[in-house]
Amino acid sequence: MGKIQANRNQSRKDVIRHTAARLFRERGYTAASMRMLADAVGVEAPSLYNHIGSKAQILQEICEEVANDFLVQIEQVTDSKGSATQQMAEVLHFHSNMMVQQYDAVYVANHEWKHLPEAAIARFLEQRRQYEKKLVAIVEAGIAQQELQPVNAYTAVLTMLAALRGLEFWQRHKKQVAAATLQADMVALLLNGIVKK
Amino acid sequence: MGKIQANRNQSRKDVIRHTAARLFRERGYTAASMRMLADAVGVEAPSLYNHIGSKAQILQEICEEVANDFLVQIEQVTDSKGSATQQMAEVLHFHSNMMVQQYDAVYVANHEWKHLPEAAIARFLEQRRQYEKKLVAIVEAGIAQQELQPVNAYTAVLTMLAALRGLEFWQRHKKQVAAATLQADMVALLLNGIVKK
DNA sequence: CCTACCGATCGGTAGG
DNA sequence: CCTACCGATCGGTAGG
Repeated sequence: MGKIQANRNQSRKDVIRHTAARLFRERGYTAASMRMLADAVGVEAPSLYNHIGSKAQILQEICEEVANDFLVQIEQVTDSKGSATQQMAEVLHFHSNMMVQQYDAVYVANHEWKHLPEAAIARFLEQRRQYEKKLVAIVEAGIAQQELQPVNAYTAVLTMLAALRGLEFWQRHKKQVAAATLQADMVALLLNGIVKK
Repeated sequence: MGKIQANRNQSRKDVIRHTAARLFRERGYTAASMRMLADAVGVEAPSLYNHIGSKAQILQEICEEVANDFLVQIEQVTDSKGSATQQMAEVLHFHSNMMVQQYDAVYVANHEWKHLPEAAIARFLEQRRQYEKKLVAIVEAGIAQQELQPVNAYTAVLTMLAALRGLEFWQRHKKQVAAATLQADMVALLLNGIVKK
């Protein structure tokens, strides 16, 4: 019974977290109220607190998991020792996959981290800086090895990250372009813009 | 006296609007309270209502002005009858200028339009769609005239708009890259990625 | 998991 | 432009 109970609590908390991620994305963290969240989950507002610590803690867990997922994956790529072009393609691939598959959580981390408690903001931004640095290092290595055009590495990374973030809008264009097609086209466009021919 | 009074009211309202744009950007529309705005302007909260109609109206005016500015400027470009490449460079140029010079207002329009009243949301999104359509038309014309690579025009536009939006982060990297350099590099990167060589 | 409820804060008004 | 204040809603607790 202990184990079943633990599983039930786990799934209940998961439902709350996933529903919160969707609500935070749709309404924004501040405008999304715990009463809306309770409604969406199907309980009264106070009952949520049997599963979660606070509204702020939900946001924190979402942001921390997203930041961690991105860092773990880019470290796997840099450890792989492929060429710079291969590594960039791999990063663009898993990053765009995250945008599509973990849409709610990634969106919330990108847009609502400002509402984290101060200490958590510092940690989140530090993790993001580390991710950017690893990506810049890949681009710089590619330039040094003459695989990539001699562009400003920071600008290139900023442009790539911004374009990837643009996948947020793939939903608006779902009818015109399938997610997979948009993903592939965008990756190709970014690579063709920087890889030496 | 009437004229001076009108100017004073105008400048007072302008101060409120600019301060609100900055606050809405920093805190988000929902989390930015009228009391914070009053504090920043230097009056008590109720005094704001001698100059503005409501919190929602400030947001509406910001979003409408931004949307209108973008549409007016892209229409000037499409009326200019330059080549597709020239027109794209011009759009990228004024768009990135807006991102840098009207940072607060453009950021707020991009991030907080969801909090507009429903009718205003519909108008705002329709204006944004029109802007995108005009940009897609330029890219498609460029492809037809074999100036541009035969990419999916929607993807190319989405990628460009996303990259431009990435200029939001130029502030974070101010110390490493000057705004003008980042702007020029990003435009070059986007154009080199799509213009046939 | 619920009912009942609290202190804080919100956007905004009345009245001067 | 201010003081005084209102109804609504917020995140969260007590107690069962």
